[in-house]
Amino acid sequence: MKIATFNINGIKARVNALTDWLDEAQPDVALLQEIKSVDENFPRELFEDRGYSVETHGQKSFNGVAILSKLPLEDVQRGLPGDETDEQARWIEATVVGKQALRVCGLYLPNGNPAPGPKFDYKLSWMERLYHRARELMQSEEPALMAGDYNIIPQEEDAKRPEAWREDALFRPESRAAFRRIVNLGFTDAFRARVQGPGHYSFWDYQAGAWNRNDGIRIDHLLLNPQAADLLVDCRIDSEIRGREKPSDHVPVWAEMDI
DNA sequence: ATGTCCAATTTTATTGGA
Repeated sequence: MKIATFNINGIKARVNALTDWLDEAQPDVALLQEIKSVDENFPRELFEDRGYSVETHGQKSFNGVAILSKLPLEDVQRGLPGDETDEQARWIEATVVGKQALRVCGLYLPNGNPAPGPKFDYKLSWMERLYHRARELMQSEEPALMAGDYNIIPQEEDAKRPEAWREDALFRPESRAAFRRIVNLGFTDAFRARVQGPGHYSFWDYQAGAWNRNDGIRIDHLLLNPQAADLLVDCRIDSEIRGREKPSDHVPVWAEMDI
């Protein structure tokens, strides 16, 4: 099973880029972030015509997450538990039913800039809630993964110019420590389990020719609990599509799972 | 500090978010 995460930066603007990539990469499951659409306006037929089940958790203008799956989805949950007053659509999870069940969680973690400030506080409190959900997935002992745009640069090797991100909410010590606290529960960063070394990025800013200079950062991650990590076969970044027409500023990251 | 892009409203121009 091939499972991918992709921050598309707006479904309306990314219909062609997304369908082209789906047709080529043929993921069984795609976790999408920043659909920037309410559920009613999401062009679900485009994906249903390609054999995908579609589950969305959208909102007007910003954020929004979705799951596309060629296998049946069960027990869909929308919204990250822990704060009933949080109205930002950043979390969706479901069970993918294959020969073995896999719980998949799609997330769009808050950017957090400017830091310090209320947006940074929201990022850290959201990560505290994520920690609690992650602990439950660890205790379940069933294969589970959390994938999406974490808006976290884990290490210096995950940025072309780490010094430029030193004060940024994506790289500040508090952000990275909150990320490590979750990983340290026992999750595997699927990409780093398969590929080592610098120069591997999943986001390049639209500005200042970042793509042409390969001035990127790795902020889209798949975290696997131990039962899911047992099934990991490969993990790659489809960086090439960043150079196409009307690209998202992110590219897909996918894992092949023996399931 | 920003050379870009996206969505929505203030709508053929501006603003917020990233």
